[in-house]
Amino acid sequence: MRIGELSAATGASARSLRYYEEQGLLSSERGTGGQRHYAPPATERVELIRTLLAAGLSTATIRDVLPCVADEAIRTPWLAARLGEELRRVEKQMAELRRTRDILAGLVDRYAVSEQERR
Amino acid sequence: MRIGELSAATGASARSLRYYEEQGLLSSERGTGGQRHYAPPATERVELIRTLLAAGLSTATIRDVLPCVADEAIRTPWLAARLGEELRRVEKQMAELRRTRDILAGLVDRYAVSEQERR
DNA sequence: CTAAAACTTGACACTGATGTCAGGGTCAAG
DNA sequence: CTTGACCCTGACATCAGTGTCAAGTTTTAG
Repeated sequence: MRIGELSAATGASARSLRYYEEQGLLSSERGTGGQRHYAPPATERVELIRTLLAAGLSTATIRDVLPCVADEAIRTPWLAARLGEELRRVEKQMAELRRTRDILAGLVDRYAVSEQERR
Repeated sequence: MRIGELSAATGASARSLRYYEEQGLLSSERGTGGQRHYAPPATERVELIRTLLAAGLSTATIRDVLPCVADEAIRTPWLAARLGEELRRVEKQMAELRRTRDILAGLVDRYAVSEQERR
């Protein structure tokens, strides 16, 4: 699979795929001419990366959490802490989002009421 | 209340407060020397602004949603749509965050298991 | 009155993921 | 071999909120 196909398959631009690689999130084999080739599982990897990005994790964090390279054993204990930390961050963010949703929902309600009063 | 006090009261930097004003989110009275003065309700307003910002609304959106100026009547019908739109956006974001949380929680679990197996 | 603390505007820097452009190389079909 | 589609690297642009610095003014305390 070349970069254009992976891009089409995942919705990530070629630019982004190269960036993910530059950041150590994604790897590729290079053909004779220096072009990138991807194995099929790359598709799911990219999708996971995008999910985590969309949830506000930075590429640096994703790099830590999804070790591309195989030195997993070394940092495993630290990884656990990191994961827990991120989990807490995400849950905190969810709580904030809930607050905002309630505020917005309140505004919507208030509007609906005044709209009704108008009749 | 001057800008330093409002800053201390809300945790927003003076720089940010000026920026909010520049963006039409916050208003102030100017004294003789041109310095900003705020009425007490400004504190809550700033807190609301920060909540919405933290939830990912842009200043432009906040400006629409919290009309500073009193032309509320004119855009009310449009405002309802805007609010609903933002509400949907926030709910979608929450769903994404839930997915991420589950992924992270899954990773944490997996780690915990392999940690246990190690003993 | 004077010095320090607080304020003013304006400008530039940063972050992080992505877009976009330039100039050049590679690959596959005719 | 040639052409057009695809790919390469490198660089600069973007957005939005905030930090920070500079040079100057205002307020407040002594």
